[in-house]
Amino acid sequence: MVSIKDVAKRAGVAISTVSKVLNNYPNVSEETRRKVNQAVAELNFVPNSVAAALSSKQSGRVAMLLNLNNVSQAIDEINMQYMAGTIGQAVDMNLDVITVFYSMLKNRSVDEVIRYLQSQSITGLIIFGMSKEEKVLHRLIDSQIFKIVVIDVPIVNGSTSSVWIDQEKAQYDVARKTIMENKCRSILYLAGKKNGYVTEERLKGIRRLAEEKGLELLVRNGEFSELQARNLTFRYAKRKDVVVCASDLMAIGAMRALMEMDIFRPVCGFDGITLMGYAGKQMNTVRQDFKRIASEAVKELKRLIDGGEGRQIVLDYQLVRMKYLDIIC
Amino acid sequence: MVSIKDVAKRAGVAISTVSKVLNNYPNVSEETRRKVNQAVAELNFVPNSVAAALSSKQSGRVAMLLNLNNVSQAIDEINMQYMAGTIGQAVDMNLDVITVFYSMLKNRSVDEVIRYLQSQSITGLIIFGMSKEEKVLHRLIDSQIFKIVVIDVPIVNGSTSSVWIDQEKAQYDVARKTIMENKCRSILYLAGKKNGYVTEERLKGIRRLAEEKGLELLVRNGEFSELQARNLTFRYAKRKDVVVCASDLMAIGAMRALMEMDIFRPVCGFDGITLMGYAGKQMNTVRQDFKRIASEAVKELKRLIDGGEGRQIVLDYQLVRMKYLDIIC
DNA sequence: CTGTTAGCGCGTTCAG
DNA sequence: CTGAACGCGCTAACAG
Repeated sequence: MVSIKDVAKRAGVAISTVSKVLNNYPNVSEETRRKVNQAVAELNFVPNSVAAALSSKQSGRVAMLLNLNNVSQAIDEINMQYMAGTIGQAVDMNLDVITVFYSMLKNRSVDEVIRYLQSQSITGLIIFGMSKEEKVLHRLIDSQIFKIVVIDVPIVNGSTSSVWIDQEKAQYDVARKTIMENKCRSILYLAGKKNGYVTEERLKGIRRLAEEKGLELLVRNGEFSELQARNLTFRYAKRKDVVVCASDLMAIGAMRALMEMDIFRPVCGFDGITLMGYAGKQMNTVRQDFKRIASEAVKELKRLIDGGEGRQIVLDYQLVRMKYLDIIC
Repeated sequence: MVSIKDVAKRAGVAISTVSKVLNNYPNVSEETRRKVNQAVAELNFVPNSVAAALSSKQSGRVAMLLNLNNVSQAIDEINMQYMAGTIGQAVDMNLDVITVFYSMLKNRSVDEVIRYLQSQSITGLIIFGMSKEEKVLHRLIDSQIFKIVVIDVPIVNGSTSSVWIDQEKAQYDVARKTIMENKCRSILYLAGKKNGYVTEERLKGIRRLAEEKGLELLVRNGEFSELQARNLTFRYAKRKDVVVCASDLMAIGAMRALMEMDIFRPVCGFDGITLMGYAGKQMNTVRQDFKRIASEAVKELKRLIDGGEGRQIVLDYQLVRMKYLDIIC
């Protein structure tokens, strides 16, 4: 393996000079910089990130924390989008990323988790899909030992940033659009998982809308489950003008139930995931770009690692009219 | 961070002794071993894998290579299963795994890929979803620079093992079961992607069956696409007694087409993925346990890294009768 | 602006 | 069976 030493020799300079060029330090003359770069090119030198990590203590080793599930392919899709976004951006920014699942943290204390991360020389992490109940993670964030970016969770401190779309506003907007279009007076709202941050934010959104417009609002817990949504729709939709769902999956459940009940109610969803095999119905939904969210998170994490202060980043979203086509089309 | 040095001091022994205990070297007295282990426990010491990687040149840093796609959630599901299986097992075996996507290798030469992997101190990799056209990967395997486990690809050399289920036999078996049950005489076979190893293996299976039983066989290329399968079924199924598909997704497409054509034909699939929202039809399928496949692959890779010779590992599979239920049930 | 040097945390001879 | 010493490849003061 060609090392920084070889490059130094070839370029006729000191090792540290090479290091400086590699890391874009200022105090290097144009001339030597050129020589070094040439040597790098000639030798096809690629710096060993492991050695760099060991040496610098502020390396670009980063973990992404994912919530695996065996429930729904929709979540697999979202996770894969997250991964693709994270890893893609990380490569561009010269960060190494390792993937960690929540299950690996199960039954571990904060200290154990900290030691595990440290043993991996990890300096920063991106947390996806965190709920309010994740006490260990909350303590981890509070400890400020690592640079952290949390997705869809409004927590910020000196070394923690939060990247999210404004869930409250998104839910408000998409429901508002649907309701205005259809002149609805009463809402059946199917909420997500209890104690999820997004669940609560979205709930706030629909509550605000109902209040502002003086609409009747019935909230039921759909747990992000298609089946639950289906059942709840059977039970309550008839007496309401619209079914607002906290996820696309639930919206599908609702639509299917409505079709079987043979009544029409506008439906709106959330997420903008890929769904197939459902007959041609339309609904309004909030389209989130999970890949971009992840890639923004990486950028933000990099900024934190480089010494930036924690902050909140709100990304935009779109309201779209989605058509769930049958495969015929 | 507590290091091996602290442990040594605490235990009253030399650093190297600690290292030996940690790595299960033979030449250590029971007495000192005990002392060291105690110190490790007291200090909550966790070895730094990055330093170990840098030092040993034969570390447990391993990459998993995945084929991302934007086509089907079914593939996302399979990939997530692979990941969960790989990472879970890797943690147990003290291996670090980094995830790499095929897209990152795009337009790179073998040398570039090799240097990239080396720059990450990677000593082994597991390759999922490789096709015959992946020339760079084939050269990488031939080079024998890394310890490699390929999934579902029958390539073996000194430092390469292959883990797969016997696709040929599985396809033969599932089709045979369906055909025997229904006394079919002619088969419509919807194959997978061209140049995929699994595609060819499965094709061999159905060919063998047709030959042995003297059945008429029509092979069409379904590209693992639900839509393609649907169209092909519309076009050809009427004249055949059974539709055998090289994937569950295609089987679904076929079933839906059959329902619309309002004719009955037995269908069989492959994969055993989670599918929902399809009305209650039954089919035979080959259930693969992707998680287990991945975890076996990790074990095998570990063996290779520890000096084992490349070999072929064939895992078992099940034939199951699956019912694609509507969400009502 | 450039080179020397001391580690980062650990694995690994090689004397003792 | 144990421990001192060197090196992995790189970064980061500190001299020059």
